[in-house]
Amino acid sequence: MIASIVRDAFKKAIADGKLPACDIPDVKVEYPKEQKFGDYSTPIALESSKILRRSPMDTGAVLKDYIEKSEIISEVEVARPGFINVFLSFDHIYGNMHSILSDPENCGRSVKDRPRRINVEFVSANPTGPLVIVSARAAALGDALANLIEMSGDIVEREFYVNDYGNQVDLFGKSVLARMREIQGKPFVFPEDGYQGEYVRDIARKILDECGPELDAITGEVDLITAVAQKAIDHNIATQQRDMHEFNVDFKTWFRERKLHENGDVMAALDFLAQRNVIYEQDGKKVFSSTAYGDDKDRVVVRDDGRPTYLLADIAYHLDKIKRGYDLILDIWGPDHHGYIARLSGAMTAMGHGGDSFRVLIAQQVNLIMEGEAVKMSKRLGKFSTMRDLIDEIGVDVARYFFTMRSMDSHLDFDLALAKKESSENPVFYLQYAHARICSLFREAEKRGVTYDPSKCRKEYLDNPEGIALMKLMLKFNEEIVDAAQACEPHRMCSYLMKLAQSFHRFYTDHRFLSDDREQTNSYLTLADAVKAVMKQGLRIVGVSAPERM
RNA sequence: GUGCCAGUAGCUCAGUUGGACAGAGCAACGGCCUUCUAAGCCGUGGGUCAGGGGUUCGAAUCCCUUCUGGCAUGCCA
Repeated sequence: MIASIVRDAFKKAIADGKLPACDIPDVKVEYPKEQKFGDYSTPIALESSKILRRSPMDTGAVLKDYIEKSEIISEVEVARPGFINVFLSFDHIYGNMHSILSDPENCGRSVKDRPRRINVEFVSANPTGPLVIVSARAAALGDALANLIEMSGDIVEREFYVNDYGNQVDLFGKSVLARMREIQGKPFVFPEDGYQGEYVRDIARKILDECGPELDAITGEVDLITAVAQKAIDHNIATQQRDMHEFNVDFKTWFRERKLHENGDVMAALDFLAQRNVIYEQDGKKVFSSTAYGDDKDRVVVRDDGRPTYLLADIAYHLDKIKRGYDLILDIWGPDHHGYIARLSGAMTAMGHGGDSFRVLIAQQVNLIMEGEAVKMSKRLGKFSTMRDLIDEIGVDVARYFFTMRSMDSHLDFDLALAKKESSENPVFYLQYAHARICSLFREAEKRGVTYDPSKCRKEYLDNPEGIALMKLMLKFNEEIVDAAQACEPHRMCSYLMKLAQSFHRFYTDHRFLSDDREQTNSYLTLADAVKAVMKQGLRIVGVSAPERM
């Protein structure tokens, strides 16, 4: 918004001959850290000094006159090296507060003329075991990002890719079958590198209870393994779906890899690539020339025995997504897959869906810390190693906030003892408290018989530093959402909410909401009402509840 | 060996695509409740932005290099 005002000012200045004609550079708009530098600031005059061959201060002075003509701006300043600082008018920020209240449920939502359709795939954990902590992080980040994209005016679909096919699945089936026989007291051989966890026994027990006779009817060992694997996988997927739902993450699609193999899509993807001349044959294998797209080496997609590799199935999966016509395909992967980006994005480019229309984000690893020591969460399942344990221990709100509050490419040390022990010092509660406090204000107001009518709000009462700070923050809500969605950085929403809560608590201590002055009380309540709406919306985006009392 | 991520206050981390004196939370210390929720507010201390070069009006941010930690480097998924 500010950017376009500045750009227009630039254009007009050129048209009037006040500035030499030139290509207008991109207008960058910043939010100065200090209030004295304005609400927005642009270094455009500094950056264009070379092109224009004018001093930044002169350019700034010229632009100032043009920018000042906008209604939403109260003042424009040109500061020393050549920054143009813009101050918003009080009426503008005050008016924005009222538009929030006119439709609180939709505050922060932007509407686009041509919304993009975006697919966000995340978590996609193997169905061979329970969800672990890093899945929880991916879930929190992916869902928050999807919420942000939605709020920024695009259409989003959440998707979970289920790898229910291949060697790992067979191995899992063999492991469960072995445990079933063990339980029955029959002779059994536990597969080498099989799945060790105690949960395998639990699943074996469950399958025996529920499908014993059905499985007894199967005679061939291979068929039996396949059948057991499918039962076990289905069981795990059901568990994962339940866990995700409890984590407030609901996927539109749980996409089964097996389907791709069964209906021939995997081999069709090979043909599709072959038509684009990026497949060659070597020693009876089919190889994708991914080095042409910056990969370290070419990748085998079909083995010499004719079986496709995982990569080919993944390519087929992404081809399926391409065919569904998304404008943008977003994948969030775990840290152990970053070496995989080059080959898949190479395939995407080969299939005509590269560049800006495909993006892989890596959710970095999480180290669970207990009493200063990292908890190992590999084979043997110790306590707190699963997502389930985590939710049971610290709750959904705290978990979702903690996983979202950091940028996704930073490794996260998650101190469980701290998250639990100091739960009252938790940033999550700080935010929720702000919301609950406002709800409490309205309860108290009602008890005292105060009539609240936002249309009778008087702006003079909010024309103070604390009120202005709050209203300005609320004005920024939309931009913050759009920026965070664009950058794929959901953690920004957490910082924003922190500032909003801080600002509210400040106002609360400095101003008495419920007083004998009825006009003032009504005006203050109007402000609180708007803050409540924004806070609730922001918390919803992050996936945290907004309690009415604490 | 090569690639990716990270290295910022005692701890966990932000730092808005190169901007103005480097920030927040927690921890520490000192203040603030007869009145709307003190799960709050105010203040103080705390830094060689891992080290070294470079690019320019300007660098925590970009380039080169060294060091440290983690991950990856399968025709597993």
